[in-house]
Formats: sequence, C-alpha cells, structure tokens
Amino acid sequence: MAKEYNFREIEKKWHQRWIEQQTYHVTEDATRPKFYVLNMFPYPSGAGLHVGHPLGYIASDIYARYKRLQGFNVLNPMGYDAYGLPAEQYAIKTGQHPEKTTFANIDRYREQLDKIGFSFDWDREVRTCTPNYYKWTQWAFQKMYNSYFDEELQKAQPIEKLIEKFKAEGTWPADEKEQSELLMQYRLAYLGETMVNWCPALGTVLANDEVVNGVSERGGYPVEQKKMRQWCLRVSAYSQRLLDGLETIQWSESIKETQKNWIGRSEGTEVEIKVLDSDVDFTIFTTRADTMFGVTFFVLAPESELVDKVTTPDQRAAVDEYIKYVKSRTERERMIDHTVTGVFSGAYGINPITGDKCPIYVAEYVLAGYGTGAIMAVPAHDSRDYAFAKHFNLPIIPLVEGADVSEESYDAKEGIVMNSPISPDKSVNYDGESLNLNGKTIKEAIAETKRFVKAHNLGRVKVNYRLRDAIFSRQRYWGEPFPVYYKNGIPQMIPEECLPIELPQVDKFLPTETGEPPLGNATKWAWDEKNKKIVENSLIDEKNIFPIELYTMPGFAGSSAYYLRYMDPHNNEALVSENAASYWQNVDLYVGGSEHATGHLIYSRFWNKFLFDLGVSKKDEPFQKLINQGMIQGWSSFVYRLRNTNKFVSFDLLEEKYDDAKKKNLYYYQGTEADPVYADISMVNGNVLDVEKIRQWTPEFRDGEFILNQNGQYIVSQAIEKMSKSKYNVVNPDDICENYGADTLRLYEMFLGPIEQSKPWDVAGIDGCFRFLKKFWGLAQNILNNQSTQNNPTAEEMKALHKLIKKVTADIEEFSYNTSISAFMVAVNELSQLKCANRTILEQMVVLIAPFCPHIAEDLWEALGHQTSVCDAHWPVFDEKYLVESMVKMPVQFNGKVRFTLELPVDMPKEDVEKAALESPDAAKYLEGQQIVKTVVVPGRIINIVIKPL
RNA sequence: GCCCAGAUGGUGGAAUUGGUAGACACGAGGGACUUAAAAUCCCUUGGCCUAACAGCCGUACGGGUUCGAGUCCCGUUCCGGGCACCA
Repeated sequence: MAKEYNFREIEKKWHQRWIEQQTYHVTEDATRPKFYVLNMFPYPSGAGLHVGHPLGYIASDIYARYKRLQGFNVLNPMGYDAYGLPAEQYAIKTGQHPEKTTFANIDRYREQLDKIGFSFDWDREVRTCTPNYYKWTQWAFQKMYNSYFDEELQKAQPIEKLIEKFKAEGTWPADEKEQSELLMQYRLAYLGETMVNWCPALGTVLANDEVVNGVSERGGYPVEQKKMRQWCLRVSAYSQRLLDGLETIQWSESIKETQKNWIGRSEGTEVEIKVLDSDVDFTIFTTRADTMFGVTFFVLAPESELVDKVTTPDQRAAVDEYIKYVKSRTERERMIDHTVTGVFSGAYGINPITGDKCPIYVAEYVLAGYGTGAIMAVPAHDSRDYAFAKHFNLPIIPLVEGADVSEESYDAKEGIVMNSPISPDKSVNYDGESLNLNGKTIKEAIAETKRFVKAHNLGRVKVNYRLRDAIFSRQRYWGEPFPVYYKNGIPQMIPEECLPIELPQVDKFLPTETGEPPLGNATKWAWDEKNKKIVENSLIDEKNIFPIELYTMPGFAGSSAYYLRYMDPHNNEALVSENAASYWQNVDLYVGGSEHATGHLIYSRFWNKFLFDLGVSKKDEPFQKLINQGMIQGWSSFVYRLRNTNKFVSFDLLEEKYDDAKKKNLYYYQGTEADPVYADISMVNGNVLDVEKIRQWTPEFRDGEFILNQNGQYIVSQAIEKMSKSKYNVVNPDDICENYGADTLRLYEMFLGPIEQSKPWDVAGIDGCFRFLKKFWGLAQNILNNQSTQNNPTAEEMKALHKLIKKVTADIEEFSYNTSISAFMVAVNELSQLKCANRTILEQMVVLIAPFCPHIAEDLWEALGHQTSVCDAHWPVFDEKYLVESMVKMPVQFNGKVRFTLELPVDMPKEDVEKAALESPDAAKYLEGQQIVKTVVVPGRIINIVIKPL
C-alpha cells in the first residue's frame, strides 16, 4: 500500500529533527568555500507576517540550500530590525513599554517563520534593540565622530591626524570651544546647525528619504524646514566612492540608476563674480560653462547669506518682504507651486567673460542647499531662467545656431555655438587672451571655457553632488541612545569601555512639558565622569556630573551594519572578530525590497565603507549581488455607504462620474454620493459580499441597510493594493501551511511569477502546486515499493533526469524559480509515463527538489535509506551525453500528433537537412508506421517532423 | 519635464537571447471511475474558416532591417517605478 502524502506529519517531524540535529548550525570552516545569503531583516509589526513577507525569504532560502548542496559553507541568518515608530506610538497610547510589544511581535514572527521551513541559523539571530547589539551601533558612531574624510586618500582617517595638521599649519585654536567647532566641520559624525525636515505631528526630524512629496513617509504628516542643531553623518563625503562602487556590484540597473540619481553627481565650473561698486564677490556653479556669454542676470537663493551683503539700501524693504514671504511657504507648497517669484537686490554682478554688469535677483527657484546657492542665469538655454526673464522682462540672448527662443528656451546640449562673443569687444582680454567659442560644438565650448577659466584664475572646475548628509538624531524614545554627554555645551564621548549606554527607563514616552525629547523624562540620565557611570539627573553639577544627550538614533542606525554582526553575533570584544570577518567577507546574495534604494541601501554602503576604512569590514561593498523581490499585493474590497446615512449599496447599482478636479471616479446612487469603505476580504467571495458576516464584524455595519442588486447579491468593488492591515486585505501564510503544507506554500510563492515582479496574491493556482507534490510523492512511493532488483535506469529515464538537472541548475542561478518548477512538473509526468522504478533516478530528483521543498525531500531521502540530512547531499552534475546520445529530442505530443526535433549541423543546406533527418536512424525509429504530415526546417539548425499514425 | 523598466490567450506566465509563439499552471468545456459527491485519470482549449485534412490571421499600434522578429532599429499609445526648480 502506497503511503499517502501527509504533509502535516512530515513537516512536524522534520521541524523537530532539524532542531535536535542542529541541521542549520553554521561555523567558520576554512576547508570549504563560504557563501553568505542575506534577507533584509523585518520590522516585527503587530500584524504578523503576511504572504508577501516570505517571498524573499523563500527565494533566498532556495538559493542558500542549493549552494550548500553544491558544497559551500552557507551563512543564512535572520534577525529583527526592532526599533520603529509603531511600537513607540503604541506605547504612547497604552503605556506599554515598546520592548514588551516588540518582543511579543518577534515571538509571533518566529512562530510563523518556523512553519515555513527555512534554513536559518537561529543561533545567530540579532535584534537591534538589545544592548549587546546596539553597543556596536554606538561604537561605530563614536568611531565616526573621531574620524574625518581625507579628500586626497579618499578615505576616513583618525581625527588626531587632522589636529596635528592644524597644529603644524598654526591654525589650531587655543580655545576648547573653538577647537570643537573647527573639528565639527570635519568629523564624519558631527553636530550641525542645518536646515532639517521637521515634522511637528511626529515631533521629530526626518532624513531626506523619510520625506516623500513634502510629507512624512510614515503617516503623511506635513514637514517643514527648520534650523536645528542635530547629529549628522557626513555621507556626502563618500559620494564619489558610493558612485564608483556601483560599477563593481551586481545590482539591477534600475536600482543603480536610482542611487546614481540620488547621489546626483554633476561636473561643472565654479566662477567668481564680483559685485559692482562693492568689495563683495560670490561664486556661481554651472554645468553649462559654454553659456557664459548669454548671462543676463544672477540669482541668489533667499536663504543665502549673500543676500544680506548684496542688497542695496533702497531695495532692502522689498527684499525683506520677499524673504518673509518665502519663509511663510511650506516645503510642500514650494514643491507644487512653481509660479515665478523673486525680487531685485539692487546690486549688479560683473560677468568676468563679457565684462557686462548684470542685475542680481533673489528668487526661491534657486536652492540654498545645492552648489553655492547662487547661479548665473542664461534665459535662452535654461527653462527656469527663461520663465524668470519673461516675468521680469529681462533680455534673452540665444547662443546656439538655429535655436528659436521666442517661445521657449533651448535646453538641449546639442548644436553649434554663436554670439560667443556677440562682437569682439564683448570678450574680456586676460593676459593677452580672450575667449571665443563661436563655431564650436557645445561640448567643445564647455571644455574650452573650463580651460580658460582655470588658466586665468577666474574660477575652478568643480564636481557637485546632490547627496546630502544624513540627519542622525531623532526626538524619540524607542531608539539607540547616543553615548554622548555635554560638558559646558561641548559634546564628549562616553569612554568606549563603558559601552553600551543602555536606554533609560521612562514613565512617559512623550516629549517633556518643556519640549525636550522623551529621554528628558528619565530621572537617571547623567554621566559621572570620574566614576564612569550613569547617575541620577539631580546630581548634575557641571563639574563631575554632566547631562547625557537626549536624542536617540534613527531607524537606519541599527540596520546599517547588521550583516557584519551576523558573522559573529555573540562577540563582546568586537563588532566582528578578525577571523569571522576574514572568512565571511561580505554578503554574496542580498534579497529585499527596492523601496530601500535611497535609504538603507545607501546608508549601509556608507557605513560599510567607513568600517572598511577602519579595517573592520573586509570588502568595500557590503552586498555583492542584490535581488529585489516584488511586492505581493492584496485584493482590497470596498462597500459603498451613502453619504450621511447607514445605507450600503451594491457596487453594480452605482452611477459612476469622473471628477476632473480630484482626478478620480465618484459614485452616486439616486443622486446621493456613495463613499467607499474597506470590507475585510474574509467576508467576500469572488466579488460577492457575505452580508451576515460583515454585520457581525463591526458595529458600523450591524444595523446597516444593505441594498442588493436584482440577483439578491451585494457586489463589492475591488482594487489591487499593497497588503496592509489598514486595508483589510491581508492574507496570512499560516492558513496555507495548515491546509496545503509549507512545501506547497514555498512552491506556489515561487511559481507565481518572476521574483522581481509585483503581483497580486491569488490562491486560485495553489492547487496545481499541491497536485504536483502529490504526484511526485506518488511516483516516489511507486519507486520505493518496487521490489525488483534491476537497477539500471533506461536511456529515456536518464534523459528526463538530465534535462531536469540542466534546467534546474541554470534556472536557480538566474533566480528563475518559476520555470524550474515547471521543469519539475514536466519531469515527473515523463517519469510517471515511463513507469520509472529506479531508485537512483529518485535519489537525484529528491536532491534537486530539496531547495524548494525541504520537508518532502528529507522524508524521501530518509526512506531511501540515508542516515544524514538531504542538506548534506551533493547536487547532481549534468552530463551532456544523456541528451545528445540521440539526435532526436524527446517527442512531444500535441493535437493528436507526435512532433519531434532533430538537431543537425548548423551549416547544412536546407534540402540536405531534410534528407539527412528523414534518413537518420534515430528518426527511423519514430517514423516507422507513421505518416509524415509536415516537415518544418529551420535553416541550418533544426528540423521538425510532424507525424501521425497511419 | 528628465531617467529606468514594461505591454504575449479568459488568467498567472514560458520562449534555448534572432530560429516551431503560447512551455508549465489556473480557469473553462467534454469524458472515465462512482449510487452520489470529493479525490483521481484522459481529451479539448489564441482567433477565423472547416465534417475532417488543410488553410489564413495573430506577441499594444505604425513603419524598418533580415531568408527569418515577441526578441534588433525608428516613431506612437498605454501602464508601472525613480528623480523632480540640482543650474
């Protein structure tokens, strides 16, 4: 009697066995090559795992298991990004300590993850909020504080070197405060008085990547610009290295492109501009040095310090008023509204190339934070300058032959230069040379102008980056505390041997009444410098006892170097030991969402490059290959409530109108507008709502009146959206494990489509994967129960097997798991048809499927008489000879006919191909007793002979 | 506006990278087994025209290169992602 496929029993058995035998425990092993597979670790949210989470974990687990079968020593760890806003907000609401909820969520995650059968080495788990982990986050911060970026060496150096340099130059100030201020301009972690994104609703500052379209990424609250003293990381120092590094790693083009845009390198020229009748001068930055002859005005950013110096007394009032207006506008308003505004400063700048005096304006379209905060305006060839010139009626000088600038500017960087100069006397002579660009291409003209500017000391060639330094402090409780105290307002690092500085207990997680961050609520948060310990605030005397920093670190602090900690998670002496770092090097395969392109993936690369400069990390780039798994979306369902009533109307009864102003459809029922309300997907079958179920769901529906369509059904509308608790469209993996088993879940998630693609979750296809596993199990049972001693696989069996080995191996390497699963389905069908009874074939099949379906593989492996785990088997090696032994490929049945393919020499003429094919002994076998319906010859390659029985 | 990636049956998606378009799966239809259902197995399933064989048309749209194009080139439309007053 063949055993049934009882996945519940099988999976339970092997989950236990894996724990008992420590199957996934990894240690450094110099005799084997390493392979490091990593998933972006999750933030443990209260909603638990949904079916989208495991997608990346399954994909990487398959690869990890595959690599292990190939003989690699594979590190495949998992942990938790445990600091986060939701836990803190929950704490504010309930008073429940964030650690408590976070740990409860982690337990739930772990339980769910364990069901899916991952090969994680849980001994290496990290949680960013535990002191033995964040000790090293604090440590790295202190190292950054004590380092600067040496432009010449292009790497971080100890700050002492810089002090020595200043001393040698004689520029080292005697005053301690001045020393601190000077060094702050160089430290990689520094206190900076900068414009920050301040979010009043969240009560904290945000990094640039945390602000989307002028509102906070989390919650969508307004964000304003505010000048504050904050900890910052000098990420911008590494701009060039971050850019160069992209060339050395295997990431998708689109994500590299996103990072390139974010870093925003632009090569240009800085030119010094003298202000007429004044000793003030300023610098402008341009990438279009060729357009110097077309400058008709200059523009300063409203926030620029130059505005004050340049403004003439008679324009003072107008300028002040304009600045006031600019300050009143939020970041969001400035982003959406691009109407031309500006004011004349009263001053004139002298164009060093033409000698012309041009008015200096102040306008908000010039940004203070980029370049020098001052530009030269060339209205003919820049659309923004053009709009400004038209508005203020300023001259426009075209510089490119054939360019029509009567209606719009000509921004393209193509064409032949003219009017440069417009007449010989319009080009200033420097040391006997004056610039003439006429007749040159724009490219040549840029190069020539750069040379000229440099040669005559009018400015310099300069590379600018858009990448800004990262704001590194947050006014929150649930984050890493800074190991910093203040002595007379000067920051001091708490000695390294005293780390970690543990997050203090507070009774309230809100800011204090005086507006201090939540850590201001701590009563024991002062530093005893002499005794090197944390003491009560009340003891602060500014002599021996000093206040400790109240800010905490942002979310990306703990997630920036976690991959290094996995290498050596229990080490108390170092972030990672020399030995472990040398062995594991860096992550070979990193799997995670592309939404981290300008956040985590930049910070992590920066952090790693810094640690690389320190010699702690062994590779300049942390993640060699990156795969971005797509999002699994959910089907959200909506019911429609008539406005200001408790009536819900079936979707097909509603009238649809498009609203131009809101750019969306509005719905009406007998003239009353109906508003969509989320309905939980568990209450919807197809697109029909279970009215009784929804009545029991929440009070708002209980007494609702449901207006049904003529079939007596309530139809919902559906939309594909991101899976989220608040959209009530979450599908949970536990139910699938319960009903089909983890192996089916793993198979199905991979079978859904290419990993990198986003797709809506749809259970419809899951039966196909489940059926396949049952078939495979059935085939295996037949083989295992076969008593015959003959043990030689037939040529056909070997062909089916090796076709599979070839396909699966190639597909796994390319992460094309869906097609390799198809190949399995074909192979199992073929072997079933061949009535395969061979244990060797089965054995190899089991190894091939082990990465995908580890539970069933383990069970069959054991049934085949093996004592060890299938994880320690060897990946089958493909052998060409089983495929080319015959010229005839496996015949394919279709439409009641049989089709087969012959491979023939490439350069054989068409007629000969046909003749050779029909006469070949291989074909003869198949052609006997058959009628040839049709032959199709693909020149020089393949011939298809379609046959049917006579 | 700029940059990137896409568009293939009723559906999810294959196609050895220029060589039989639609693998595999879902769904649908038909059949077998069964008292019945579930489960399982077999057949059909891009469109048109056919009793059937055969034939014609088909990879968003319009051109082009090629013996041969889903794949390469030019143009258009649509969807997704990133950046967005960055000089």
